[in-house]
Amino acid sequence: MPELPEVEVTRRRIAPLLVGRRIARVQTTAPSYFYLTPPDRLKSELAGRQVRALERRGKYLLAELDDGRRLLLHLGMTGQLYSSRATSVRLLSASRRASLSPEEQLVCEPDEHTHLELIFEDGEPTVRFRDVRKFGKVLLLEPGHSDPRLDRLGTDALDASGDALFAACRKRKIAIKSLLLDQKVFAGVGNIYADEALFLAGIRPRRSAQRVTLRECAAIADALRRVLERSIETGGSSIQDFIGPDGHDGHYQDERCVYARTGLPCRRCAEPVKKIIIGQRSSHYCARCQR
DNA sequence: ATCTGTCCCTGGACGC
DNA sequence: TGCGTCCAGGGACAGA
Repeated sequence: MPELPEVEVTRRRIAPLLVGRRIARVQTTAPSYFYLTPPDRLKSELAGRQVRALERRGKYLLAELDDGRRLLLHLGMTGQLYSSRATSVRLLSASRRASLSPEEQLVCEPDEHTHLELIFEDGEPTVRFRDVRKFGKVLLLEPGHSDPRLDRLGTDALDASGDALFAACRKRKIAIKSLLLDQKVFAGVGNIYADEALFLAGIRPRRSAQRVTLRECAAIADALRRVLERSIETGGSSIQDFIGPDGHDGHYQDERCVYARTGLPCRRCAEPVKKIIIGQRSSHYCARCQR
């Protein structure tokens, strides 16, 4: 699932394919939950616009257009933003893949899950947004307008500090893991990196936020910045659907310590990694290394 | 104000 | 082989 590192890797690699190019036309699928701005409006409003810049806010991408409008994108759970030149088996469902020859698998044409395709005046490559589960979002912001989704975001998680975390933990009874997932605290943290940071800091995910000390908050914030930066360096985590805009997998999944390693030995002490549910989300930790 | 539960969606894993 | 069931989960929202 795309979290801060995956979104940042996407931003860095897709920006050269967007910035400075003028959109000729836009392809979409039918209206759905996915579109906060109806597809017909995207088609009419985006045609002729030039992309000026691409920035990231937490897990959101924000494309600045030459008329002052901004296109807000969220990759949700299964969103893939990529070049039409990219090829990856992750762009094909298993059943589809099984029916294709190895050569045919290298042709990744838009399918029913490709909800947005930006076609540029200068031709190839196009930029596509594919999202199987449609938890992603597309929203066109009017000039000078923002959106509560953006306004609510806290400090970017790459700038997480122990003091800020400690302040956010005051009088909060919820699990520290749930607090880390709250985008109002640190924007960009998701399930993978919350679990990994808590492991590195030696804190159990279920511990009540108000019972985490200032020193421990500093350790969590440090660990969070370290895992996020390291994941960006390695191209993000390709555990399920994430691919880079060029179709390449990330590699941070090879370095993770606890996330989705249920029953496997802890990398530090060999104790089997445990899995529990916190706030309807799976959480992974080592009962010996985390207190 | 804070917290919990529900919902949106689809494909892959698993059991019979 | 094929079908049914469960699970993954970011974030908005409703209700306690």
